[in-house]
Amino acid sequence: MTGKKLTIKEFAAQLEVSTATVSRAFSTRGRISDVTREMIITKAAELGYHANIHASNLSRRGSSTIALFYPAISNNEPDYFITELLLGINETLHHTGKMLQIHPFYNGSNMAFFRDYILSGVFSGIIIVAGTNGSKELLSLAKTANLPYIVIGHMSTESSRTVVFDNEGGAYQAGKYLRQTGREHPVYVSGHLDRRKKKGLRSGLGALAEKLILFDGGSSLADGKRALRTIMQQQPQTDAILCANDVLALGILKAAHELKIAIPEQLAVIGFDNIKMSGYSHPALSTVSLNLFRAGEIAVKQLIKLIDSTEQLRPIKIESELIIRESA
Amino acid sequence: MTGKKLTIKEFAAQLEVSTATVSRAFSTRGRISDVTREMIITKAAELGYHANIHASNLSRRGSSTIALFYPAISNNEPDYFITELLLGINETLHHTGKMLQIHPFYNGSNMAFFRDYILSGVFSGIIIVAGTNGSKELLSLAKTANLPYIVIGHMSTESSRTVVFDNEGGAYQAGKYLRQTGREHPVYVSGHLDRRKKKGLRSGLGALAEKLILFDGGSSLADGKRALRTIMQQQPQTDAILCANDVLALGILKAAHELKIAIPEQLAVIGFDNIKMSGYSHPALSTVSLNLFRAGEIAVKQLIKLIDSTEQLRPIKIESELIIRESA
DNA sequence: TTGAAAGCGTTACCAT
DNA sequence: ATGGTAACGCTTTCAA
Repeated sequence: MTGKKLTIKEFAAQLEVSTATVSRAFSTRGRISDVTREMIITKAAELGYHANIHASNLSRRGSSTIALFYPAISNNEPDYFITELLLGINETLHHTGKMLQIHPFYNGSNMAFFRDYILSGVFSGIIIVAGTNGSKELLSLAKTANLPYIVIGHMSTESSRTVVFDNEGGAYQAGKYLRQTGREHPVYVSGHLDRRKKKGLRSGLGALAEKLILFDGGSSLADGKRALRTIMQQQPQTDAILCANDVLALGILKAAHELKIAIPEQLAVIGFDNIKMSGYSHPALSTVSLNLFRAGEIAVKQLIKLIDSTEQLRPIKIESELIIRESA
Repeated sequence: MTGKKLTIKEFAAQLEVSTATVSRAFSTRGRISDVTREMIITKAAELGYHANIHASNLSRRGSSTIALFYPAISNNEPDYFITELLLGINETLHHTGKMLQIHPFYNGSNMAFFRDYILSGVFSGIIIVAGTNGSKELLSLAKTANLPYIVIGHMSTESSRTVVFDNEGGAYQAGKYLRQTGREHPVYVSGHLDRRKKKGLRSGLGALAEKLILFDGGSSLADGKRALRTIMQQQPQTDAILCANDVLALGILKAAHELKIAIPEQLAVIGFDNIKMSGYSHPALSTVSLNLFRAGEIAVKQLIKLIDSTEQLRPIKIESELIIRESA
């Protein structure tokens, strides 16, 4: 349609100014008179001039796109945890004029590819969601590339540039609640990032902790459903479950209906994350709320600080809170 | 850490070959002997050479990132429709070596910004999710920029480069089912992209269509909840609801529990989209299945065709299917 | 405040 | 099959 694109040279020629002046009109750094700037901007809109971003990136040696890397859960189920995190990230980025690329990563396979990408300098910064070995690889990549990064979640190799959830505190509250409401046979269904959750749960459970049974869950609705069936077979006396995430818990709720297990009378279930859906299940899911939106928001704010200044960062902990609804 | 980055010139000098040869080693087009290519690749890994992507983009006049633009529903609720679409897109892209940028858009505000971006040539192609005026603007932008694009969903101004769902057929089946199961007071709760759904529903409803009541819904869980309360107040005789999307329907299910309306005995509810969660609600949601994953997959395949060849595209229609579970 | 011109790091054409 | 080199379109000194 438009055919060729207008270059800065052609554009400058038409306005009878130099390319340098045009460039300055769109930059904040360059000194230029208000009147010429304004006239250039007007003319640009009129004639349809837009700086070629590749040339600009090359010249400035840097882009303004940031990337989010997160472990993909696949089995073809969407990851609501990431979805809500993304919401906060997008909302915040939206005010900054930066672009977001998203990169779910699987097991090992495409790491080499990301490697090239990160090292090639496309990103001005990256956000890494912790949880798998891939996350660690990415982190060390960012470090060697000297690329600004923020990690969301706990990572043993990183302490300052993180946004972490208070998983331990949250799980503690859940354990305590379960104990105080008279539950006697607790099970923990695991997902990702479990260490602190287990620890917190144990101490919240107090004396009950020695009866705690750990069960390997997963992170999909189907996983949750499967988990409860197995649990009830192997440990029929179970009367309380804490899940590593809400999606799992929602799957468990479903299985409970099918197995005609009364919730919360026979079985208390508490999730983790407080995704939007958990307030709408039946029964409504009790859960440890993580404020995912806020975590996303803070992660980008921290990252931008890192990019724009040399200021030292301190790790940020997002409070968690036990929300009791109907399932426990 | 690494300090300076190795440029092609320096790298080539160390290997005692020309930059042209190095460039060819990483390209598929250039003719080069297998042995030199291999040695260059090895050395690159060893010395840590990575082509600067900005320079490469500039030189080739094109990038390999594609963008997804979709109307953001905001009210701080994640959009599960997009989430599942995204899953298919990512999965497919993952095999192609292209990068994905995602851009939710709101009302009007940031269009100018996208404009600049699209026109500046960062993208090798874009996928637009239909549904709002923003989508239309974006489409015409892509057209004037002569940029390969695919639109997901119906758009009046576009006919060939689309991936559409058979909304009409799906709604028809839902209407027919509702009629055949003896419902007498149907209401349709609207969201986005409603025209064909309404049309299909009407014809499926047959004679019952004249009793159809339209209700303005939305797209969040909260919207759904609110909708049912209002509906039952204004039209207490209502005994069947078709929702424009599952999220809305899930909200309605929740409200039904609270209002002690028996589902499906007193009220049949059918959703639209078949997001993963709808198989796990209680009662499980009957819905018109849209195969979002597949739509995402096809959209990127079509887009890549468009980018790589001049072949004419034909619009693709994704079949829809009524899935009866428990809610109707 | 403005202009001229030297990069920025690749790719691709033209030679050899 | 390989090398030399002119683009690619912008930003940023340095001078005026």
